Amino acid sequence: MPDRRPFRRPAGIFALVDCNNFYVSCERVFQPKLEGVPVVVLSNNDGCVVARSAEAKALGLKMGDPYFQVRSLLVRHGGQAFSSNYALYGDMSRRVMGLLAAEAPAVEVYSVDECFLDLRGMTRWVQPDLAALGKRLRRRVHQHTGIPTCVGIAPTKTLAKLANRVAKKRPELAGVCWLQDAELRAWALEQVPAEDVWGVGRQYAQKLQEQGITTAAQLAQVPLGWAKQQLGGVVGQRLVRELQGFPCLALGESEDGTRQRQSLCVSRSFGGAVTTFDQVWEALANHVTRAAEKLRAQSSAAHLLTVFVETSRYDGTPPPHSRSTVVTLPAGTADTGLLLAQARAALRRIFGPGARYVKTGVVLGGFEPEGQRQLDLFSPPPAPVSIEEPRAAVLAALDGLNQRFGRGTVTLAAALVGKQQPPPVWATRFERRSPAYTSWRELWTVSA
DNA sequence: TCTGGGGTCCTAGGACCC
DNA sequence: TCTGGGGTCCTAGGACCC
Repeated sequence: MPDRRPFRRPAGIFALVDCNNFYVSCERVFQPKLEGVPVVVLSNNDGCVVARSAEAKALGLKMGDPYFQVRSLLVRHGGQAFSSNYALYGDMSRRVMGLLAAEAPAVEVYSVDECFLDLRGMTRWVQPDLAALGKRLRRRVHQHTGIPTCVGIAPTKTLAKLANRVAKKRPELAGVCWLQDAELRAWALEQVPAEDVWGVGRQYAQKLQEQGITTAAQLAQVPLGWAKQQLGGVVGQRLVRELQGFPCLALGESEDGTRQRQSLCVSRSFGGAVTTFDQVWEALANHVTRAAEKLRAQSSAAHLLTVFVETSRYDGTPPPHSRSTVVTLPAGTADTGLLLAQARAALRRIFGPGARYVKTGVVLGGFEPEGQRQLDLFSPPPAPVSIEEPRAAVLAALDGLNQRFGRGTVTLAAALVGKQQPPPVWATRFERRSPAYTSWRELWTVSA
């Protein structure tokens, strides 16, 4: 059936605003003495490098490097490492996103440090020169938060990402790259290696390499059939079309800029190897409790619960290093108690004595709005409500207390671990964490 | 000694149904 | 002897993202 629509889909204009080395920038806002010094931020357990300042990158530190392998290099150059401070980064992120949301008709908060803006219509009514708009966004965010950003503007999301990268790499652009016409787009595509295109990971990069495709410009010209076959089906086709300037990806649907989750996961590596059921269960019970809180916070109920455990991939034991099991919950629920009971039974099924576990976690999925049952034509009795009334009141009170007085203040006995001293072996370590500068609990003290 | 924690989307293949 | 074809649902797993 030929496409008989009388008009073409309106051309898109997307901006991608990306905070430079976000975690490092957050630390620097509150410790200006860190400017010019190599700085890295570490993952949980101070395991891997997850953010690097320009100086740290110049030392050759890579994303994901195990900290114990690069520590001496960093120290030798007067560098500093910080544990992740999610409270601080989350708060700074909300401030940045709030500022951006006020500047565009629609936004999609893509990650903690990136935001897509839909700029359609802006050229006509608000700001014909989008490069000037980009500059204003950068200035505003920096003025109000101290966080440096770069802005890429283009007809598709993939090109906006690409433009953002060019803006970062070429100082003469002063942090803003607007791919205004075909000529500029062709130029930008030449600047970026194929492996750095959004949607090209390690596997695809190698396939492209084998075909002699090394630049984004070449990638934009591969036959769509080949892209479909070799780059993940429709995903690969979309990728190529987007590079050609045909928008295939819309702004994520959301009212407040945050996307509706389809699943949520709480998992942590242990601080040390764990071998007993009780220890794994203590950790898992904590994760389940937290997951149920997240679920209630978004007013959802879950139909699927997955529990998994992992053993070390680095100690020479043969794979598999992961076992998991899925429980289908007959009625969607957000009740911590029910989820704990199901999770414990599930853990029993996959736990094996003798293994050295390094991680456990829970995934909740199959969401429906809480208290709103899907019609089930085959079970005559009315479906039970997801959380019975008195129970819901208890859980709401619990969430309220924990929100007010700090996570883990009140918990169900089934997940009781308390603030043990010394902390249990499974507890995550944060040995190099900076204060949560933006929290009332950790306000600065100034001494005369 | 020490190797993160979240997510997304898509495909393939099997079970099952009519 | 001859043994369809199309659909759905589910799960596992792969690829990607930050």
